[in-house]
Amino acid sequence: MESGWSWEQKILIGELMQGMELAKQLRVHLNATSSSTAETRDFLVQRILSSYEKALLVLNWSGSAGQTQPIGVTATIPESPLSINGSPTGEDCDGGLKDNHCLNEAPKKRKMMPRWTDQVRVSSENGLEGPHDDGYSWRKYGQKDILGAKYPRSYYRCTYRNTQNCWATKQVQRSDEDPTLFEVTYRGTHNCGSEQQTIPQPATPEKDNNNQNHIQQQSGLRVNTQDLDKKELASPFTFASAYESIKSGGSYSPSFISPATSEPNYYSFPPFGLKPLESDYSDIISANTSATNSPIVDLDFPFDHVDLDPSFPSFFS
DNA sequence: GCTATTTGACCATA
DNA sequence: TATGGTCAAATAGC
Repeated sequence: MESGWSWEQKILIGELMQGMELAKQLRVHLNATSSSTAETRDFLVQRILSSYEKALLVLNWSGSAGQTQPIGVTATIPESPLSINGSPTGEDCDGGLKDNHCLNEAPKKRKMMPRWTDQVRVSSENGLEGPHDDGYSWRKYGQKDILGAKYPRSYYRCTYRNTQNCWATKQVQRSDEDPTLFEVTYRGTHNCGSEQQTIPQPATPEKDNNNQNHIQQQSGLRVNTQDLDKKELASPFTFASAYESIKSGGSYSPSFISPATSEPNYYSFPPFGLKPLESDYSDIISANTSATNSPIVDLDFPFDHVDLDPSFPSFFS
């Protein structure tokens, strides 16, 4: 599996380089005395740790590459890079345990699903709470009290599950320690392209204070991710947002791009060896960077420094 | 009437 | 057997 290893190499290199760059930034921030950078420092530390953790996990996973079973991994990385390519054994059957066309795959379907977790911090200073809009249209189908968890876990599936056979799902769990922190676990990948269709739906916050999937960050809601490593891809949604922002004369602050390298990492970082499906990217990225005015730390840099690949639009079209 | 959410029940998994 | 995940009927909102 040569191409697979190539992806791993890219991920590894990217993660390690990013860790180094983040460390450099951290050093700069450590020299700063302003208390306003405390959050930034903390964020950088988290990202550095996340980058190296991911690199290690990639190494670990590469040892298992070629196997048909997903490795036993933590919840922060996808469980099965091997089943994500829209194959019939992948998300197409996820959740469809009772669907006839999926019964043959039923026993291992859940484990075969690619899965990864975002941690999204949302401050409620504007009276809004709940997780971000990740660019997709989700429909809540369940809520469950989880043992040992203070807050219930909410279950969402793609709105277009029936119409477009899109089996992507996500779970939203509010952190016990930090109620402003939401852990969003994604399963499966979108094949509905709904991120293009449903982005700015008005929020209905009164319906579900724990989980609002259509809160618009543009309205001033601050969203920081604690786990950007998995989102350091150029998602269609993100780039589209950035592009629109640039077009409108603004700048863009894509935290997923190393400011030192000034290179968009849209060539790499599929979630751990995942084929770079556009749905994967948007699923991951949009979890934190769907806003064009993302306030994430001090990684701002003019987006016009980024050489957008001329083929970029077709990248996700 | 249509669509989304809530919630109890059922099923799968460890 | 306990727990998590999903289903589907009931309900609410537009």
